[in-house]
Amino acid sequence: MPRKADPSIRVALTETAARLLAEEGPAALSTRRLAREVGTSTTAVYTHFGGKEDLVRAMCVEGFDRLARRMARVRPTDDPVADLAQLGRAYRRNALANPHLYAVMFGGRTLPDYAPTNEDRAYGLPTLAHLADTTGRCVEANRFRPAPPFEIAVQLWAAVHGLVSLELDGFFPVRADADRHARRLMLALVIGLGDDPSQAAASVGRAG
Amino acid sequence: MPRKADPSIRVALTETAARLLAEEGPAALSTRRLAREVGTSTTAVYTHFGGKEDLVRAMCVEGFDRLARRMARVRPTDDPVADLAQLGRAYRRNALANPHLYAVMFGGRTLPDYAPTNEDRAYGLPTLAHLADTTGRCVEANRFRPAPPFEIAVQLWAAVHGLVSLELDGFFPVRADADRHARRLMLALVIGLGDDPSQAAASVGRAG
DNA sequence: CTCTTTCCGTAACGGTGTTCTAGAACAATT
DNA sequence: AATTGTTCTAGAACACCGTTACGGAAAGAG
Repeated sequence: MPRKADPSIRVALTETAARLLAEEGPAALSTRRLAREVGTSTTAVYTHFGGKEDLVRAMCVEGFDRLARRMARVRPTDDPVADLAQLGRAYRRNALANPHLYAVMFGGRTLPDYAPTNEDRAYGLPTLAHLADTTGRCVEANRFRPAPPFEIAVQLWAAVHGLVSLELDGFFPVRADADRHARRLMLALVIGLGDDPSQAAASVGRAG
Repeated sequence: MPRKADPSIRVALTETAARLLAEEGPAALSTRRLAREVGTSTTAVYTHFGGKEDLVRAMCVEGFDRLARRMARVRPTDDPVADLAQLGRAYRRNALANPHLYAVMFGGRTLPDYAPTNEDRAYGLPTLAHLADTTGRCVEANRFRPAPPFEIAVQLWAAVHGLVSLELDGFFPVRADADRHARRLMLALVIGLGDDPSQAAASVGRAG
């Protein structure tokens, strides 16, 4: 006998929340502002989500989806190290295209003490698995020294994440500098993971 | 003829702010709570700082000071790559010892839309210069391929920062895993930067 | 049609950062 | 020593925040 919740309101909330975040930053994402923008009341946020925390959680999911979509677009070639470099570029491009979303995913912004749940982290895991597939191919092709692919993937992820985080924090205001840093970091890593320097340079390519 | 501001209040504010941040996290750092704790009124925050934003800025300075002190404690030896590994360890240990401070410095927590000023970034620069000194010694000793020392320092900083950030976000709940990731990342990087693998392994050592 | 259950708009509560307004405290001058 | 001038500070107020209690409205089940 219950009354079903209008699902259109939920999608309106999430879409508007993502827009507010993208256009005006984390400070603009308040329950009141969001409700006003959608044309409903703050109570709707509590029926469709559990509260602001779960709304932010939904934003994280949105962010991971966009990241996954972008990384899925790089198709495997017969040069796994080049694929790795492409994945790194896709990761960075996604972060630069959705900076506020990325900040919510990792920076813990928008909520003073927000920590991702194990569930949230598990949601981002497929993306890391995609990365691990590629590092595994690097090992199989004898481009990388033998090592657990997932471990290598974590190292690459951490490094690129660090560079992107600093870039989003404004530490590399000149885009060309950031590009160069990204390229050299990736290059040093793949060489350090075992790749032949000349082959590595060719695979990593020129862009950031 | 003015009335001098009591400097004891300012240090009480900063010290109490740092304590609140360390003990209860960013949510506890409010002007009212801080004033109550110090035994003054919220107005004091506005005379001794410009507002909450500048208070947070002071917390960043405190965080960079602690980082600089910890990194200054590693003394140069005749193995610059080992020194580099020690600096990385010091960086990580400082972050793990002052997680909330580190989050304020880089995570942009405690203020929904807080971005470090160029001035703030300049404040952290000496620390990076210390790192660049060491990378320069690595190049001079022919342990690293020739490259601008500052550029190499940025790459190392970004990588370690990324790993530490993920660790603070709870992505490596098992400490031993995080230690291993840190060690392998550092190892892969110094090898990729040009070091001989066997020498690198000896210099990087075992701990994270 | 009735009933029951759920959603949602209004209003409230306690909290936040900030600003205004007085008064108090201090340094310099007379 | 008294006065002046400036600055600090306490308290109240403002606008906003996340959240919750309370009704009325809406919709499915019988």
